[in-house]
Amino acid sequence: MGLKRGPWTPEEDRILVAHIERHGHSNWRALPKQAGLLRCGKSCRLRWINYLRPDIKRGNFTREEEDAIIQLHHMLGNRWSAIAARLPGRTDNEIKNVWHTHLKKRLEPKPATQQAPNKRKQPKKQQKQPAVEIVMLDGPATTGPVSPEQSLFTSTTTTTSTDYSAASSLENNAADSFSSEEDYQIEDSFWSETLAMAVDDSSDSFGMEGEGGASGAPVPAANDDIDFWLKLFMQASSSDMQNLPQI
DNA sequence: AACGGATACAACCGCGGATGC
DNA sequence: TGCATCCGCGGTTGTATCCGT
Repeated sequence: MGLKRGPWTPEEDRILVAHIERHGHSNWRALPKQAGLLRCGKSCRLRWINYLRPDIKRGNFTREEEDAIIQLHHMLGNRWSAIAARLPGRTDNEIKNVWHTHLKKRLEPKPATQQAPNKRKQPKKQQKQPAVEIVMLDGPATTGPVSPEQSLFTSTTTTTSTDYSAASSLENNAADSFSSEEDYQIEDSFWSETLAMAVDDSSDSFGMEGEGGASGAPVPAANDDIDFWLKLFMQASSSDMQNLPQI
């Protein structure tokens, strides 16, 4: 089809950003043709959403964000877009990558033999920056303002950590008191007690006959309502989460 | 210095749902 | 109702880079 694939060039980034600033992205399929890009609409959409959007938060994840991902993944499973919706500035792709490269390993049980030390002591490289600096003419029109709900998990975030060394330092310090995977384990009683709280709440009427989430916990069968899980998590935060180590 | 394994992350692929005709 | 098209999501792959030997 004559379409280009592979890594995006700075020039392509510039063209895409300029076009979206001017015309928006109402039709991804037609966009590359209109913009004069030899890319498919899907590729343009992915590039914009995961890398070029002005409200993307670059830099490595803070400890708070990682903890939020762990909790949300526990509740939502591999629904990366739903998790990303709760972490403003983070994309589903980014969260997915972090999960597979960092967090999943952290939660995996230790083998009987002594775990091999992490060979890599320093981050592999500095975070790449977008090839073009994006200054939207009229604000982040594509995603809108961050709702209070969305900002839930970053309300306590103290660093934005574009400075890798500072973030690494923060992580190392936190890891000193929060390093073992046992710290992240949620006891079995967590779900029974937490779900009991949710059911007791007379204002809700969620069905609870789901067939189990990522950890075997029940999930809403039909509604699958994110708000349910948010509420559940908030309730849990005020009770069982107190048992988790303080950061 | 060269090599190979490990790691991180951008990008692609395929599928399913939503929508319009 | 059936079909075509588009979009978004999650899984997977490709590749650059780092690190130890």
